[in-house]
Amino acid sequence: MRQWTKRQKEIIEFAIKIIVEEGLDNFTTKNLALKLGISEAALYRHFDGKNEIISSILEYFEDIARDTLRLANKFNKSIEKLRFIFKTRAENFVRNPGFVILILSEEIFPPDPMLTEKIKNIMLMNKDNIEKIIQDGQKNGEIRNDIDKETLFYMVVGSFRFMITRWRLMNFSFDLIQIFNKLWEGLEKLLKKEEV
Amino acid sequence: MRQWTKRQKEIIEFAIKIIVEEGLDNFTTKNLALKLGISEAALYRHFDGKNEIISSILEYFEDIARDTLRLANKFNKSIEKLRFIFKTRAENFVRNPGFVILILSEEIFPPDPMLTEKIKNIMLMNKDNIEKIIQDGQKNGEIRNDIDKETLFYMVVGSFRFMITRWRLMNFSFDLIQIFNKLWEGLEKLLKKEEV
Amino acid sequence: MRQWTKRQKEIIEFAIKIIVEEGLDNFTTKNLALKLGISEAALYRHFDGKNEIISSILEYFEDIARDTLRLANKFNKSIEKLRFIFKTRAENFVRNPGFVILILSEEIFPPDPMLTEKIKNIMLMNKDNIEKIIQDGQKNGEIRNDIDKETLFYMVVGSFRFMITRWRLMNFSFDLIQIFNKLWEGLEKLLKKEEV
Amino acid sequence: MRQWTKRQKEIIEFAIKIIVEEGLDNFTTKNLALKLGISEAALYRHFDGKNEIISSILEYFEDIARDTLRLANKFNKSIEKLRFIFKTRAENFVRNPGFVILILSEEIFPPDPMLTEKIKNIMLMNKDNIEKIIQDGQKNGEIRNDIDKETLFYMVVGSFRFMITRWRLMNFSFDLIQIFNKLWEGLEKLLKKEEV
DNA sequence: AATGAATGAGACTTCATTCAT
DNA sequence: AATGAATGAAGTCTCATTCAT
Repeated sequence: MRQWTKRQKEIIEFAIKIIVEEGLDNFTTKNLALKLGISEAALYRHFDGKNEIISSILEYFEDIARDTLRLANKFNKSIEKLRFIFKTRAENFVRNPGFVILILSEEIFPPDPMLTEKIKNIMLMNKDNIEKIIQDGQKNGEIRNDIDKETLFYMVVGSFRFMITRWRLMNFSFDLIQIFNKLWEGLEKLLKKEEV
Repeated sequence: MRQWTKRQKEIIEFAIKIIVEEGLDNFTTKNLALKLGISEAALYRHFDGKNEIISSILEYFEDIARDTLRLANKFNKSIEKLRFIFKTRAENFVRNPGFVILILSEEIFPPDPMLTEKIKNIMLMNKDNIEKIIQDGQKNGEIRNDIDKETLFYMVVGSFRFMITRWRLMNFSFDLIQIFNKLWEGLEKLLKKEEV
Repeated sequence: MRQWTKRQKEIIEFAIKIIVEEGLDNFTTKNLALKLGISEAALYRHFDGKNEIISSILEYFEDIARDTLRLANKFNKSIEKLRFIFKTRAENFVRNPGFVILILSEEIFPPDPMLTEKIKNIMLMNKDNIEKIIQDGQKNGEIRNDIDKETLFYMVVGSFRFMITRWRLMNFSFDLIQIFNKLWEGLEKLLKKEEV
Repeated sequence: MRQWTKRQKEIIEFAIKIIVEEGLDNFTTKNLALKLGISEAALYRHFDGKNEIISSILEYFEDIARDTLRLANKFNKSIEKLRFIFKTRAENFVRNPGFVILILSEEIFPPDPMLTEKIKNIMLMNKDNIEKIIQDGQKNGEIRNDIDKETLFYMVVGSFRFMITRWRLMNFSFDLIQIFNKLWEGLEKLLKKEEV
């Protein structure tokens, strides 16, 4: 896990803020420097260039996402693991809406090879972990077996992402946690093996 | 439904092609003109500006989406309506991958008020129609009642969108129809009232 | 005196209208064609190009200005000639504010040799005639002798032009004729030989 | 009074030079940058845009004009005040022909609200001050009373402006000071109360 | 650690004009 | 007499980045 200097953290923070609040179009070196109260040139003291800033944003969120996945292991039941992961994420979103970048990243970032690689890695890490948990649940009878793990992955992650997307589109105006709880209730009904 | 001249259709087509294949960053008037084999100035004979081209792309897809929603009414059962809508869309995607723009549009387009308005309208049209179908299904006992219609909407549309997103990220390399069929099977299981 | 076709007259009229109402910046072939309800290409059926239109505007006003100067000769007294000339012009302005172009022309038109030549000619014609009238008046004792004719020319024409300029700047909002009458009263006091 | 950096002053100077010598049509960012020996982009480090440069030109001249008006107060007699103002201006014009911009500004600058506002302010400042001086002169019997102050303003300022306009049209070829002296002699005769 | 000054590349757009029909 | 389609040249402006200080 990379260590950031104080200034670097500051830059990353404001970069996220701009992307989330003003859109990628307004994420320019000029605007970033302005918000930070420093010169554009100064940015290059701390990062090689703009894409390195984006890359760092991804790493920053990747770390958090990885932590969440790791922490999930303290739970025994698969469904509880999943609930922890998505609940934690929803809470992260509320605490720091900048987190939405993680979801948008695939779509909005410039086609730089380094970035693309990093994004694919994050997605893969996520997919692997979630699917593994689902698979375990299916094996031990916790999770329904009549839908394969990849489809369930699409359904769970897809609905979660879509909820987040809409939340952002509505300018973070609705109570995300409340909507999440309803969504998760539904998702549990979907996942659980029907008891006989 | 707006009528396009031959040239306008051509421009829209190539614009979509560029956005999908090369990303929004490469969707420049210069590139577009180059691909069309005309001068940049010529573009302005056919459209007021770049955003008007984007707007037209949206209208173009909106028309198709609306048609699909309308055609779905020939089915009696709610679930069949939904299956028709999403199946048709999946087929549209295969036939014309440019369709993904409809899904990306919320995130990638420049923050022009006219565009934002149009995008929100399309999303709303979609949400209204789908939720209405779900609601009808719930009323007549076809669709489960223990998850509210909005949550089901998130789940169905979210998984579908996520599947498309991944398909694009993988450069359209997997068989979308096959994956869709699996997904839809799962979604039907989710939606249907469990028979006693 | 050149003869204009009906269409040419129409084009000249609208050109003047645009220049006066919307400024030279908005006097484009596109805008002109739009206002006329014809295509840009059609303009080139009637005029060689934009500068030929401007040139024609100048000729159009030159004809009127020349007429006024000629008609002034029916008066015997120099001061009456002058009064007629400027009064007629003021009335022309009120009737057709497009006339202001004649005053602006030196400053605003593009540096085309043909245009510059034409403008200088109009100005010269005016200067020659007015100064001649002043000179005659000085000879026959009507007009004061202690200020040379060129200086008087500056004073009379300069004040008149300045009045027009301000009238336009105020969007033709004040009563030009009324202000003119006051101005002319003052100018007559300036011009007239003080009676002993 | 705004302070300019060295570069800003340089830019303003060259901008004036171009407008006066080559006309507004040739006052392009490209041409300006070329003359300065810097890139177009560099201009935008020093000014927000082209109109901000124009605006600065106006401010620059406004300061000078205001100074002249202020300095005029050291004279006791109204006519001496006026003579000082116009003589100083004539001298300014000779020293820096770019000054003509102040006179042309109403007509030639693009219809930007900020610019229009600034121009109107300058004109108003001028009118208010000159008319005030004329009024004072009328009150204390120095200046004739039988022509109202506004008409006298038209006459004095109008002739002066017209002289300048012609001077420019003749490419600054005649001796402005000499012509001005003759003009002023005439204007004094106009203004002064005839002694009995 | 930071900055002021600069820049090449390229963005979108408008202009007057031409030409085949 | 008119038009639809096109265009080269030029316009203003923004971008990420570099470099001397």
